[in-house]
Amino acid sequence: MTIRLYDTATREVRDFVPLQEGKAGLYVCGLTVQSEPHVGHVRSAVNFDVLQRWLRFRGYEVTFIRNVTDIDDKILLKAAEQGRPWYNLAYAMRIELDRAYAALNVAPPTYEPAATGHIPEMIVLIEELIARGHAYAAADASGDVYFDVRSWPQYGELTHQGIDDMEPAADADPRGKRDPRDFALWKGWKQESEPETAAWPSPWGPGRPGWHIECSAMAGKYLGPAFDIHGGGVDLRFPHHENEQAQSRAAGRPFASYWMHNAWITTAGEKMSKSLGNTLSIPAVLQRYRGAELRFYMVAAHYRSHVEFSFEALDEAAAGYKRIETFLGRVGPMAGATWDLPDAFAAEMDDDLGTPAAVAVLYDTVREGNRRLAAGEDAFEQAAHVHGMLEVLGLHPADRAWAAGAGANDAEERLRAAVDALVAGLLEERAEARAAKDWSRADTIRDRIKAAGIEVTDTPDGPAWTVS
RNA sequence: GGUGGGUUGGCCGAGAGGCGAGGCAACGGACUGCAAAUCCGUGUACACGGGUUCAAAUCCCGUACCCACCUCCA
Repeated sequence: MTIRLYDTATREVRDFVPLQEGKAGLYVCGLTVQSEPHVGHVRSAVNFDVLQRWLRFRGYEVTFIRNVTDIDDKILLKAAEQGRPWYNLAYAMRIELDRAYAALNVAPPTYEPAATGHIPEMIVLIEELIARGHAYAAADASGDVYFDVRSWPQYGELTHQGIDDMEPAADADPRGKRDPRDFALWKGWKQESEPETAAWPSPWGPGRPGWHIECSAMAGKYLGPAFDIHGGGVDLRFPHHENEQAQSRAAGRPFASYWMHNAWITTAGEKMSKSLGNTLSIPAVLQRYRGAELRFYMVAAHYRSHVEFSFEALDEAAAGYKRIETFLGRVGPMAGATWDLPDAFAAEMDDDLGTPAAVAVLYDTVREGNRRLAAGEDAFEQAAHVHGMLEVLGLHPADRAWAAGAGANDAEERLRAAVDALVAGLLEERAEARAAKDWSRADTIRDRIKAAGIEVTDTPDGPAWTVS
């Protein structure tokens, strides 16, 4: 069965045909590291992590590049406000971002290049564009270099827009532009307002790269002039992706075969954007929910569907995830068992990563497994399927990533062992009371344990406790 | 002005011409000393108005409302 993916450029679901058989080259726009990551940012990472995992499961050798934009206007501005070097802010936020990825079990990409590490590659690309007549150095003394939109007739092909239909950017400084839609490939150093550390030498004088050029340069370096899939959030379609494609193709590089865009998570109907300030940071959410629960919430919605974030919906997802965990717990360890996937699940995943329907298969399997257990039959086949499905979605409860994200450590382990020993003593007393059918005494003991914040439940294998 | 997306039962969230995805909640039942967990059952939902069709949530026309992008944004 072939994988089918929705391609923004053609606006249809197409069979995925890689450039090289058995291999998949994937480039995803990562973040500008300028503030704490919020749930919206992480959705993109989770969505493309699922894509990566699915491609691998289907046997592709995946090269996955996700960049980090570590120099731009916002970083310079915020760092100046905070009175610290821009590179210090960018680096600190990058560490935060890595933590968020780890907490959500987002697998590291093959490589994660940073813009500031690829200035020479960008300069080469800009020189190529100038040589081909698609870019020009501004006539003024700014040191800026612009892409010449009018020189590239296909401009607008990705987002199906005509140049003349576009609203000219009202607030953009026309400076030395020939056309208001021309965009900066290189920004000359503004000596009076920008730190010298944010300027790199170039044939056009000191300066820094424009926003779009980094992705073209880095995708070219690590994936080659033509590669399979380019991804990012919907807002990036224009201008970012349109410009990336224009400058790459104008330089003679075919660029991406497929374009994939994930939809937003919004709060109160508004997009969760740094500039709106209504962020919901990952560390804050992880105070209340486990990383696996948050990831499950995201995976249960389709990547192209807009999601209105709510804690109620997240609660539901968490309840559902616990139900799956409970089933696995009932079946118990399955040493040596082979995990595999139900065909229906694989078919849904092949169809443009149909995770909602795939999750429905997961629930169906859990219900069938529970039904068999209730009937006194074994549920090993169902459990093997559930293990397999969770694994490929990056949601396996036993994944070590969760423990790392939750910050479990030796002290917690020892505490848990101590509590277990104390509770075990009380549970023994309760067992005696129950054996004597002294229900009031048994319930009194249970209530005392509950008052300490620990929930006791009776299972076929005896009583179990969890922190409530 | 241009380009795209959306409106589904109490809630979340799929589907894209014909048998009620799935989950959460609720109610009834089974099991359990009681709980919990689990299972079984219970819902005639698709913004509105027309149309096409034997058959429309799904296709067509129109209307309303919402959102995104065209400016930094996952």
